[in-house]
Amino acid sequence: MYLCIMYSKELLKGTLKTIVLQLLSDNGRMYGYEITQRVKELSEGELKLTEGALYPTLHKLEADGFLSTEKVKVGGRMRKYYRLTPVGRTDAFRKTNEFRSFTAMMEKVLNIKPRLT
Amino acid sequence: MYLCIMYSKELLKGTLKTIVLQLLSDNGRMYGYEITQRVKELSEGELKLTEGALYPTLHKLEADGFLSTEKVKVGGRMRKYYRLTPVGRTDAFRKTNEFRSFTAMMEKVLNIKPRLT
DNA sequence: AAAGATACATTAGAATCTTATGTATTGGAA
DNA sequence: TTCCAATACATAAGATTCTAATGTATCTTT
Repeated sequence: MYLCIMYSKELLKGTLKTIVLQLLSDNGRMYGYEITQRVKELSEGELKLTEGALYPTLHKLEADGFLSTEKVKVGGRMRKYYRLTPVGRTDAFRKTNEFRSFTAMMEKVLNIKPRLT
Repeated sequence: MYLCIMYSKELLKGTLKTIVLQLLSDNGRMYGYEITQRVKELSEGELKLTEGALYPTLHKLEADGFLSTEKVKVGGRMRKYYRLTPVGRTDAFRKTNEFRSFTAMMEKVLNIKPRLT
């Protein structure tokens, strides 16, 4: 899925769709390369998406009706912009909420206390 | 990996080893079936391990030197108890810490605020 | 006597990722 | 001016990790 500097890669499995959908929810429209850079930036260099994971995921989300695309030529290079469809927006919300519930459940199972930040 | 009632199964990928090691860290020794029941109990019914995921994982953790085993006959039924090796104990600690770091990183990427519980 | 719970295990197939490879343009440094 | 890094897309073989199905056997409850 991604190259991750500090963490066990195993833990990251299954989170890529959630990340992509939430980023698009926050930013309106983004293209693939931009997503890889934004993730690196937000995670402070800890998480680096690989293209081999990202592009197939974007294609699948589009095929499933969660994303719409728009090709734009910038300079001499093509960019393929992705944007949430209404269904995709609903799913972004759902997946992010599920992630919160998931961590809460894991805290119960792992017997670790929620942080007091 | 598991049957999970409420959450997207994708999110759970990669967490099974962490769960198993942490449970053994908390409980000394446990057998496979007991682990499935304890997880169901701790997660309040939200997470149910499947045998097809659990047993291969236990075998792999043993092969990797993280767990030692002990067979005990109780009634007419065999139980195979698992216990952390010193290396396994270190890894349990490491994996649980990594899980915390992982959720912290995901919160940054998903732009969600830590809870104030 | 049958069904559900306890207790182990394996396997085919699906999903998801890693690693490697490929194409092409732009911009900056040597 | 030439070459390398960055930008920007994409695919594909193989590995890993799970799900769902199946199998064996004992104990307990109805």
